[in-house]
Amino acid sequence: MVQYLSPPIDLSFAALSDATRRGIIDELGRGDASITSLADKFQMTLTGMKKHVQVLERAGLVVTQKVGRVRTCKLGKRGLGAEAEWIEAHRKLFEARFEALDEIISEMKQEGSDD
Amino acid sequence: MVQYLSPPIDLSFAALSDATRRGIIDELGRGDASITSLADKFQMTLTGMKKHVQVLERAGLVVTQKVGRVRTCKLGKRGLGAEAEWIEAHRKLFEARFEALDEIISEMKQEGSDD
DNA sequence: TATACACTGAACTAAATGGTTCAGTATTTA
DNA sequence: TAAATACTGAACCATTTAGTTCAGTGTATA
Repeated sequence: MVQYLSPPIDLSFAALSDATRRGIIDELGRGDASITSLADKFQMTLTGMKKHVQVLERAGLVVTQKVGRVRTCKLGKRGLGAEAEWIEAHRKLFEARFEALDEIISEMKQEGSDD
Repeated sequence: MVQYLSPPIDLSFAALSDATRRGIIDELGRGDASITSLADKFQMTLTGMKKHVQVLERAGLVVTQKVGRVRTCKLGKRGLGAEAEWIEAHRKLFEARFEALDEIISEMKQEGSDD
């Protein structure tokens, strides 16, 4: 039995699994933005956009600050370092697996015969 | 208005957002495995494990093949290239944002005064 | 001061997730 | 051939997700 515990990366990968939220990150990469401007850009209600931003905030990817009546969203200092690390480490695993010769042979042997 | 279309990366990030599924990838990195052996290792019913494997399969991260009565799971040839690319490209966006001097100054100025 | 603006929270919805049990089917093995 | 093994599918469950509407609150502006 193995226990895998890693609370925060769950949240960031989940946050990144939605195209709207990835789009928000793109957008904030071009400059800070209010909830209203993001809601306009992604054709969504204010409330809907607020929820997306909250998901990104909980994942640490975005930070927000409300001054006056407008809440400004920007990219979080946390960044994507942990995610990049996980992906890179495991990308090597994938590659290593395919260097085994018999893998390649059996790959060639079936070519879509699978169930 | 901006439309962000990217069907497959949604599936892989969603697949990676679960610790059990990341664990399955670790495990398959060490060698191919049956549904039963994975179910044992992660203390889960066969049916539950089958679902996790299906999620990984739909994301292209794992391929399976049934021979006789055992279904063998292995890492998919698709790999994590697209994900690595997305993450790397955006990691730079994050970093670029923090190179702006006024960002750093305003970061210093508040230090946890946020809402 | 009255109006418009930007957000917020509660409540609701439909669908997806992560898990289960139970009842099979197909394949080995004794 | 009988029993054990490995999986499969349907059905169910509680929770989360992605969105909505509606009714506010607080802030800026005319």
